[in-house]
Amino acid sequence: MASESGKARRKPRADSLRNREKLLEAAATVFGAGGAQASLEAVAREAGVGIGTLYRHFPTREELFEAVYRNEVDILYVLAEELVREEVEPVMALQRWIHASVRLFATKSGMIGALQLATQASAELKTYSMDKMTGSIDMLLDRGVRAGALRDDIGPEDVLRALVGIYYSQNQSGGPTAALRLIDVFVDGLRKR
Amino acid sequence: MASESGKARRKPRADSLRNREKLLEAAATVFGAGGAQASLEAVAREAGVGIGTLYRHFPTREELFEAVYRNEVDILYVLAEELVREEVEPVMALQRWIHASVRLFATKSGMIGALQLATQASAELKTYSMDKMTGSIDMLLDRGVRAGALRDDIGPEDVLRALVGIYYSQNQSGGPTAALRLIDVFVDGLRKR
DNA sequence: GAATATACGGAGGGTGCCTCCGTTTATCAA
DNA sequence: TTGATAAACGGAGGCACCCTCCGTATATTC
Repeated sequence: MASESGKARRKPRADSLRNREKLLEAAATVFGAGGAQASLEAVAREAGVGIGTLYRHFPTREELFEAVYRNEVDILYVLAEELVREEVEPVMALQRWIHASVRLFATKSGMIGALQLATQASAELKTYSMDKMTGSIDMLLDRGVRAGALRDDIGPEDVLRALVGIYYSQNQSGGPTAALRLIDVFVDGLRKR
Repeated sequence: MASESGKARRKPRADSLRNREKLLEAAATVFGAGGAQASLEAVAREAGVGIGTLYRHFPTREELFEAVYRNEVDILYVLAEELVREEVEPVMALQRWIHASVRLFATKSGMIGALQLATQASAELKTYSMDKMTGSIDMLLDRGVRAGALRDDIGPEDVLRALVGIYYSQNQSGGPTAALRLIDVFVDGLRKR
């Protein structure tokens, strides 16, 4: 099979890939700290690349947002895979994953507004993140059920819904610790009696 | 009684008052067209004053928003007084006032986001606008009731609530004309049978 | 008709946006 | 290896905006 439609071309340059990565990381940091309207030049500085490079990779602010968001979601997916591969005890694995996801999004609270805009803008992005998130949860949940540690009448969508609820509650009152405590209660409720 | 607390001072300069007025008007136009993050320099230009003058009158963007909002509310109040003074037929007066208020806020749709921020920021502003709006409506409603043209079991707060509902519906679908049609239906429902 | 408190305007220094293009570099083929 | 060259880099540059500061102008007051 051809590598791609049309003429097979050079493979992408390594530095380009590296810079893209650096930019995503920097953007997560900067937007997390400074909110969604933080300076793109600050992102480029943080990444240690020129502003031109940032614009070549992400022509608009929105595209950068989107990419960051996708990246976060991917990170969570990879984390789920790791937890499974390393055979962490199922309930603890689930708990850890949920903690990580709450923390990840909470840290970057400044991005939430932008994310909502982004997800409204692109249905594709919405389903992408939905799939990745439920996929991650499913992986962990399934393992717990098969091990007899978790109840089998709760689907990944349910867990995700609960998660989202906790994101929001967190934004309002009590701070991150309160949310994490709620998580623990919730996860405990998922145990098989 | 003393004119103000402490030492009685000069009366405010006429040019200052004029400029303040010009700025409010310009801000309403510019924010209405360009959204809440429109340039303050554009506002100053539109008003035909220096940028320094704008900042002297409204040290922050938020203060300008607030003032514009207060101004709009005041305008509606004055309109209500006029309609009463000019002895416009009660039901028509009410209808006209509501139309004007919908149009006023609809035109400045870009400001809505900012307004929500502003009203959340200051409880005082919220009660101020509440009072002025219900006051205006009360004036018109009362007249209609006394003339036997309007039912007497609907309070100004109810009308305001309906109004807000229509603001929102308008933002979503159908555009301003749809909203105005709903208004007519609503006002018609207020007639005494 | 001064005196003076007030207000005005806009230059100036800083930041951010985005584009453009000369320079550098990774990849590929010989 | 070693060019050749497609691809990517970086940052200067032009423009807009933010906000402050202060010399100049003017409305009030006596």
